[in-house]
Formats: sequence, structure tokens, C-alpha cells
Amino acid sequence: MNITSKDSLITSDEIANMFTSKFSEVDLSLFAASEQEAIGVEHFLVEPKCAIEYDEIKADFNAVHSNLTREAQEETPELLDGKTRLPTCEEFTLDAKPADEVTILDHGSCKVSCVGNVGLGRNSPDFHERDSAAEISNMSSASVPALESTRNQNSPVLDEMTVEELHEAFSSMFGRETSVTDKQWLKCHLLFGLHNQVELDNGLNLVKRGTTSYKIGGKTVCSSSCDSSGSATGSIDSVLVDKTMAVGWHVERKKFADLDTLKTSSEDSKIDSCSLDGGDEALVTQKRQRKPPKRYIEESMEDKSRYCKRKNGDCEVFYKESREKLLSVRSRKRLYPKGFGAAPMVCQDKSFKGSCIQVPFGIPVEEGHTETDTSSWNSEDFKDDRLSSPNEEVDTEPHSARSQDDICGDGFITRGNTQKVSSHRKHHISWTSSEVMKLIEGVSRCGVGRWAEIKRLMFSSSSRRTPVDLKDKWRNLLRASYAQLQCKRKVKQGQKQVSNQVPESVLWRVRELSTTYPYQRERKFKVSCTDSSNFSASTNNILVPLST
DNA sequence: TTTAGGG
DNA sequence: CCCTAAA
Repeated sequence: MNITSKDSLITSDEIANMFTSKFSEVDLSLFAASEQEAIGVEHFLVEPKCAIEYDEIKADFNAVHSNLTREAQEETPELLDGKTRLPTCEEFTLDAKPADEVTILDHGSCKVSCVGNVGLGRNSPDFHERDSAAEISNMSSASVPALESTRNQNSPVLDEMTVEELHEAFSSMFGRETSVTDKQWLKCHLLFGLHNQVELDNGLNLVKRGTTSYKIGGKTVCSSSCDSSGSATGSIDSVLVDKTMAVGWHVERKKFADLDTLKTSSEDSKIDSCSLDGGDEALVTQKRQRKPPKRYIEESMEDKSRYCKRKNGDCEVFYKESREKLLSVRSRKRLYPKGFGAAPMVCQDKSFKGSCIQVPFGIPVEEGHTETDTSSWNSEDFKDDRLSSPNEEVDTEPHSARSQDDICGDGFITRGNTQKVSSHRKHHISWTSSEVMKLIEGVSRCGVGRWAEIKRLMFSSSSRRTPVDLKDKWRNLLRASYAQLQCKRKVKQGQKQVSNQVPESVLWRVRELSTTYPYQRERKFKVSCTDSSNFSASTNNILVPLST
């Protein structure tokens, strides 16, 4: 299969078909194939790659705005330019992505993949709202009058700024100087930085602020109540914009966010699962309420400490540094557990040096709310998995990884000093969608219960998944798949699906396989796992209608 | 060692 | 994910 994500602009409906009605056909060609080919399947599931020019983003803002003419006309006539193009689907995919995906190329062309994250979960909840507000205010006074209008495509104020002023703004925003004199470059970074500020504060609003107004310098800018994730973004945006812009910007953002929810934004769904849905999600959360045994206690303490207050000075850390650190943490090796327990973990605590980074990109995972790899289905982690060497010494975790230890907290220091038992626990590694696919294929080949075999077959190169992990994941998938059924009845279609975590089609397949292979491996035909023809034949024959 | 299942 | 009883 030579299909790449770029080529295959396949809609989700089509994907669903592949896994459901057309499952048997697809199965022949896809799942009976070699692993490499099988992985290729995942291209079908991947959303169109979201890499666009920054100008495009700005254009989108305008475009969105123009759709809001009626609402925001009076407030921000100046924002309404000629651009009326509706943002494309790909462009809105942006919002599902963590901002650390952003890559800033040199000089002018800001190639951005997935900025615009209106999502809320990724922001650190422990950031002092007051401090942040103050900080931002300070920043504004010093340099950011210009930044207010950065969302405007033409960035007129930025354009007017001298290099010195840009420098000042830069250092104010990122806490360090830059020697770059290229105005484009500076503008680019400032735009990005401003954007991140906004993101960062969005999280605050959701977590700590349910209120409706915000005071800056005596002025009170309005924002709607946090009745939705979208509107939650409003309040602090307002901090950054001046009075005249406030409303329009807010509306913009709100609209943006609302649209975003149409995509299966992982963050949104994550939030929702915390707050909105009590039904099926309870299944997930309830499990976490048990008392952690033994070693867990210590580690959960660490986890908690991640939510402690951080020095707001950390905000100054440049995003690039943040990302580097994230990567360095993630890249630590994990040995395959031999016999009992996991191998000792090497934590590279030094990279954090006590002061933790403000990570506007990572999602502060509320422990327990990520049963499955939520957003990976919207992201490009397929690519990550493919890119990883077969040998896979390093984690193939997508950068958007939500593993908890990616979010550094002060707990890291503690852990560093007491190099004790804490290292035993295998840190949560989000299952990537490709891993799930591999698991499913493995089950379809070998049957449920033969985890060791599946591990050998499908995950031989992956040192981080043990047969037990596979088993656990399968159990979770099953749970999710059935929970989804119930969820479907309750939730109307217009609503966001809480179980966006795994595509419906995939869950269907899970159910299918679960009926195909009742949990005791009573595989009627002892199919040799390598014989694809046998496999497919048997698979087709066994397909059992769902008994709901 | 591997599985199954509870936590 | 972890832990452990059974197989």
C-alpha cells in the first residue's frame, strides 16, 4: 500500500465503512498482510495532516470572524476584511493539536502544524491565575500593545514596530534576549508566544474560573460564562486584547472553539468526560477511586505534587526548550520487565533542574481520565510510529504524548533525591492508535488471550508493551466498545461523543472480535497465524452479528 | 512463564 | 498500570 496520509483524504465515514460493513473485504487486504502493510492502514485513520502556513491561520481567524459579522460587526469592523473563506477541515484540525507541534522555521515563513489549540486540558491548572494575569498585564504594558493585534493577518502594529521594540517584546515574552534582527522572525515568534499565552490562560479559565468578567487595569472586559469549553476561552483572551478588540476577539475564539468541538478534539472530550458525562465515564473514573496499593501511594503523591503551584517565572521558558526537555524525558530507555516488575527507570531529573517548565503544550493529565489514547486518533501519531526504528529503543511516543511524566512538576525533585522505589512503576504510556491497531490485528490473528503470542507477533519490536499490557488494553477496549453502545443511546447525535477516544469503527471491530473469540480461546480452527488465507477465511466465516 | 482477573 | 493466584 502506497497510501500516505497526504494522498488519502478519506472521510471518517469511509473509515467507518472499512471497519464495519466492508470489514471483511478490507480485512483480507489489510490485516492479513504483513505488519508493515498493516500499519499502513492507519493512514486511513489519520486526519489530514495539518501543516499550514501561518498566514493561513490568520486568514482563518478572519474567515471565522467574517462568519460572525452579525454578532460582532459593531465591535470590530476593522477585522472584517475581504476574506470570507471558510476554514477548511484540515485547518481546524489545528485545534486538536498541542502547541508543541509547532515548528517555527526561520525567517518569515512560520510553518505551523496545529497551532490554535483552543483545547483546555493541556494547560497547567496550577498556574496562578492572578499571577498570570499580572504577568500578562506587565507584559502588555511593556511591549504587547502590539501583540494585541497579532491575530490580525496584517499585524499592522507589529509591522510598525522597530526591531528594538520587537526585541523588547520578545524578551518580555520569552524572558530572554534574542540577537535575531529579522523582523519577520521576531514577529513570528511573538505571534506564537502570544498565542501560547492565550492557550495557557485558557486552561486557567476552565479549571479555576467559571466566572464572566475580567479586570484589567480598571477595565472590565466581558466574557461569557464558561458554559462550554469554547466560551471558556474567552475571558483571558480579553486580557490580551484591548477594549475595542475584546468582544470581537472573544467571539472569534468562541466560534473557533465551537467549530473545533465538531472535530473530535481530544482535549474537549477529555474535559467533557470529567464534567459532563456521568454515565459511561463513570466506569472509567470509578476505577481510579480505589485506594492505591503499596508503591502507588508514593507515586500518586508525586502526581499530586505536579499540581502544586509553580513559580510563574517559569512562564518565561521558551517553548523550544520546553520541547527539548520533554523529549529528553521521553527518550529515556525503558527495559522490558524481566520476570517481576519493571526495570528501574532512569529519570533524567537534571534536565529539569528544579524549576519546572511551563508547558502550555502538554496536557496536565488528570490522573485517571485517560483510559485510552484519546486524541491520538486525531493526531499524527501514526506517523510517529512508522518513523520509529523497528528496533525501537526509544519510545515511539508521539510528541503529543500525554504520559504523565511528561508534565514536570516539583515532584520531580523529590523523586530525584529519593531515588527509591518510585522508579518501579512503569509510567503510563499512552497507547497510540497504531498500537491499538496492532493489538486488534493481533487479536484477530491469534485470538483473545494469547497475549504472549500477540506480543511476539505484533509487538516484538516494542519493548514497552508486555503481554499483560496487551491484555489490559484489550480489556479496556472492550469496555470502551460496550460503553459506547450505551452511550450512543443516551447521547444524541448533535452532542459530542464522549467516547471519541477510539473511533467507533475500531470499537466495532473490537466487539466483533470479542464475539469471534470468546474469551476462552476456543478457536475452532487452529489457524496458523502466518497463513493469511486460512485466517481470512475463518475470519469471514465466523463473523457473528452483534448481539448488542 | 503465561493468563486471568482484581485493584 | 500493578499485583497475584493459577495454570
